[in-house]
Amino acid sequence: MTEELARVYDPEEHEERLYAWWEGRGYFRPEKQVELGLASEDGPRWCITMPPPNVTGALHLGHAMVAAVEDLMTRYHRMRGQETLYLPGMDHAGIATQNVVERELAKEGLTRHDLGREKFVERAWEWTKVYHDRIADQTRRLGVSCDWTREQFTLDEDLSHAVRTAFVRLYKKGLIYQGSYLVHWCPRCESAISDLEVIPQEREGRLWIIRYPVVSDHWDGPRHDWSSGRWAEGATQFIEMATTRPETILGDTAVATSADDPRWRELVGQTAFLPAVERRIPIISDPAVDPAFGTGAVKVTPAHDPTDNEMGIRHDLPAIDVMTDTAEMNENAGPYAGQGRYECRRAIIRDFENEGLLVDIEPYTHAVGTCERCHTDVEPRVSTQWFVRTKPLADAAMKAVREGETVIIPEREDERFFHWMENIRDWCISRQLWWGHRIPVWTCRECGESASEMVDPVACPQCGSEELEQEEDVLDTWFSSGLWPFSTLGWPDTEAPDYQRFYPTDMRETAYDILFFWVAREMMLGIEMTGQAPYSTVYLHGLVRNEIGQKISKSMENIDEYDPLNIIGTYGTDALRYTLMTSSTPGLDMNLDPRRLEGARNFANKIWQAARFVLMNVSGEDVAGLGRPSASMALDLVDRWILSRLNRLTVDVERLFASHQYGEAGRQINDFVWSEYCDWYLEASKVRLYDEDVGNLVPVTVLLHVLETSLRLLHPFMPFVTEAIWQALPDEAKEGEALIVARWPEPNPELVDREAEQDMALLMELIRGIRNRRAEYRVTPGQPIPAMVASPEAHGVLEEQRELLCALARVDPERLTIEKSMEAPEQAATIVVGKTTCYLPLAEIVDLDEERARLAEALADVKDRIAHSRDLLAGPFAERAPDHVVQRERDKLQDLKTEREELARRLETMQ
RNA sequence: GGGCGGUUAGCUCAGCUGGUCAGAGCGCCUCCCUUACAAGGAGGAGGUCAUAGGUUCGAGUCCUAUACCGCCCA
Repeated sequence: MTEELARVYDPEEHEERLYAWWEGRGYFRPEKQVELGLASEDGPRWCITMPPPNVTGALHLGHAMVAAVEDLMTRYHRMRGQETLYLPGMDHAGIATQNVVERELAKEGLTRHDLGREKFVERAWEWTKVYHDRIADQTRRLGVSCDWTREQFTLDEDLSHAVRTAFVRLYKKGLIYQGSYLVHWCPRCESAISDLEVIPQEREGRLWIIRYPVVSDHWDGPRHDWSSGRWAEGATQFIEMATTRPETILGDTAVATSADDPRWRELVGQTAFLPAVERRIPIISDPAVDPAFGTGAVKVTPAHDPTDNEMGIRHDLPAIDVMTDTAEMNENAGPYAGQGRYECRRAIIRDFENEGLLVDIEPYTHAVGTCERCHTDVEPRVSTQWFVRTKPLADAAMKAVREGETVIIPEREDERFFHWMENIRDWCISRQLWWGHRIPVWTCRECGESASEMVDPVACPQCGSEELEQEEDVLDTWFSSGLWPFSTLGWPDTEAPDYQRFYPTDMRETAYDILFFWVAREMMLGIEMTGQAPYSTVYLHGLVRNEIGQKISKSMENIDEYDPLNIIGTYGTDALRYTLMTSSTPGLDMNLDPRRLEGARNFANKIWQAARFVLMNVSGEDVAGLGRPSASMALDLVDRWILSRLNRLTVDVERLFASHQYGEAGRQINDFVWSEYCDWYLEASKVRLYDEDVGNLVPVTVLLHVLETSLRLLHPFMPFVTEAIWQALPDEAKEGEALIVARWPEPNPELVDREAEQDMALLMELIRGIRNRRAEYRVTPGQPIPAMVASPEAHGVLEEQRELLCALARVDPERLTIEKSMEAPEQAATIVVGKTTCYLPLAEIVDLDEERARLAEALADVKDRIAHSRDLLAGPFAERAPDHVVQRERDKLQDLKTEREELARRLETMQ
C-alpha cells in the first residue's frame, strides 16, 4: 500500500535512483509515451533539441539553467499528452577543444605539430570521451529527461554527413566562396576566427605621432641607410600622423587625410616616402578619415586594419601582409623581419626617434580585439578563407521572425536580432584547425580547378587529372551547430521518421548571449536547408551570476562552490532547479543566492512532511473508499475552500505556463502548498482526523487529492521529490505508473466556490485576530480561552465551524458562544472583522486602557479609510471607472462603515 | 556614439494586459521542541516602489527627461 517516508527528505536517497528508474523504464522516449497511451502518434507532439554543451569541459551553472528551463518545458508538455522529444547531444567545439587539448600537450612539452594531425585528432577524441561521460553524468544528475537513445555528437558520422550536404549545397548555389579578405587572426590558435569570437578589451595604450618625409623637388629619397640617424636628411616636407600600431607601418601603402583638411590639403596627390622599407606611397584623401583624430592624417595599412582595408579597396591600394601566422614580422618587414610584433613595435619606435621622425607620444585608451578562447591579441590580417554569403540567408531569417513563423521571447530581443541581421557580414567559416569537419573541397594540382561534391572525387572534373588535394582547413563549429535542429533528426534524409514527426521543432531555448552565435545561424541555415524555420519559439533566459552579481567563470577562485554538482550535493537537484526557475523573471540575469537555495530545499522538505502527515492518516479502510472529491461527498467548508483554491491555482499555473512565466507559476505553487494547504487545510483537517466519532474518509480524500494534484503541478520544477512522494501514495489516489508520465492537472470549474472562499476568509481573519491577541497578552500557548462571537450574518457558518475555531485559535469549546448579537462584556479584548465582533473575556489579564487605545487606533484608521473611499466615490471616479470597480469600492465602504460602528459601539461600552 | 535592461522592505528578488499589489524568502523582535515538519509553528516591526515632470477618475505598473549600475553593438 504505502511505504514509510523518512523523517526528513534526503535528496541523495532518491535522485539517482529515480533517474535510473525513469530512464530504465523508457519514460524519456516518445515511443514509450505512446505505448502508455499518454500520447498518440498522430496527436500533437512537442520537440526541443538540447543546446549541445561543448565537450571542452564540465558543465557549469549556466548549463544548469538550461537544464532546469528545458526540462521543465519538456516535462510539462509530456504530461499534457503531447508526444514529447527532448533530444540531447554535444558539440565538438573546434577551437575551444583544440585549445584545451593543446594545453594538455603543453604540459608534456609538446605541440600539436610534434604529434601531427592524425595523432592530435586521436588525442582530441580521447578528451572528448572523458568529458562526454562527465557531462552526460552531470546532465543526469540535473534530472534532465532527454531521450538518450537519440543522443548526437556533431562529429559523428550522421551529423558529418549533414554538414557535408549543407556545405556542398551552399557551394553549388554560390553561397560559399573562397577569397582573400581581411579576417581576425589569432596568432596563438594560428587560425582565422569570426567577428563574434573577438572580444574587445580596453587598453591604456599610446598614440605615437610620427612623420613620413614627402618626396619633393628637393628630396627624392633617403641618401643614407635606415637607422643611420641620417635617413631623412635633406627632407623638407613631412606629413604627420597618429598611430596606435607602429609595427604595421611596414605594411603601409598610403597616407590618408580628409579631403578639405587645411593642414594637409596641399599634400594630397603627392608621394610620401615610407621609412625602413623604402616604399613610395601616395597621399590620398578619404572620407573615412576623421579630421578631429590626431593630426588629421592617418597611415593606411590595408592588410592589417579593417578601416584601412576598405580604404585600400576604394583607392586600389596593395595590401601587404607583414606578419607570419604566429604574428612575427615576415620578409615584407625589411630590417624587422623575424621579430615579434610587439618587439618590432618597440624597435621601430626607437628607430623613428633616432631618425627624428617621432614627433610625440600621448597616452591613449583604446580597444584591442582578443581571442575569445585564448585571450591572445587578435591580428586583423588579409588571408585566404572560405565565406558564406549571408545576406540572402539573413533576409529569410528576418522574414521568418517578422511574419511570426518564429517568435522570440522576450519580445525585446527581436530588436537585437534584426539589428545584427541587418548589418551582417559574410561569415568566415574556415578555421586553420585540425579538430572539426574538414572542408569538402578538392583542388586540382594540375589545372587549379576546385570542386565540392558529396562523394570524394578521384579525378578533376575539368582536366581529368588525379592530382587532387583536399582543403586542409576545417569548418567553424557553428556551421555544424547551425544544422542542429534538423541534422539531429535525420536530415538530409527528409523521409527519416524523426524528421517527419518532429521537424520543425517547437523550441530553441538558450541564454540570450548566444543569440547571434547560434540562433541566428540556425535560423539562416535551417530555412535555407529545409525551407522552414527550425523552431516556432526562441526562449532566451538570463545569465546566472553569483550572489554579488559576478558572472560565474572558470577562472574564479571559489568556482567549486558554483559547480552544479556541489550545489546539488548541498541542497539537492530540486532545490537548485526550483531556485533557478523562480529567482528571476524571463530574460533577466540572476544572482544565485544561497539563501534562496536553502529556501527551496526547505520547500522540498515541507511538501515531504505534508505527505508524511497525509500518509500517516490513511488507513486501510479508507483506501478502498478513496476517489476524487466530488460534490456528492459530505464536503465541509475547508474542503470546499481548499478545492476551490486548488482549482484557481491550476488555472493560474496553466495560464502562466502558456505565457512562459514559469517563475511566477513556481512561486504560486509554493504559496499554495505552504500557506494554504499546509498552514490551513492540513491543520484544519486534524479536527476530523483526530475525532473518533467522525469518519476520516472525506478529509483523507481531499488531503490526498490536493497533495497529488500539487505534486503534478510542481513536478516540472522539482521532479525528484515529487516523484518520490507520488510513488508512496496509494494507487487509489493516482492514475498511471509514474508521476513523470501522469496527466497534467486540468481545471474543474465545478470546484470553484466563492462562498466557501469568503466564509473561510472570515474564519481565518477571526482566528488570526484571536491568535494575535493571545500573543499580545502573553496567554500561555495551548491554554484554552473563552470567546464570545457576535455576527449578524455569519453566525450560522461560524457555529458550524466552532470546532475548527476552537482548535485553531485555542478557544475553550465550553466557553465559546456564537450569537447574532450580544451584550459586550466589559473586561474583554475585542476583535472586529467586518460585521463580526469577537470578545475575549480574559478577565484580569486584559488591560482596559490598552484595549481602549488599540480600539481607538483601529477606529481612527477605519475612519481615514472611509474618508478616502467617500472622496473617491464622490468624485469623477464613480462616473469614469468601470462599474465593477466602482461597485467594489462601494462594498468596501459599506464594510468599513459597519466596522466603524462596531468599533465605536465597543469603545462606548468601555468608557 | 547608438540601443537595451535594471534601480521596490536591512539583503536577494516577485509584482502579467494600469483599479485591495505595496508582496515573498532570508535577516530582525516576541513566544513555542503542540503526536507532518525547529530545513518547523504562532504573532510582530520594517518600504513616500531611484529623482523630476506628464497622461489618467486612478500609476511600482503608461509617456518624457535626469542620475546611478550593468549589458550589447559601433
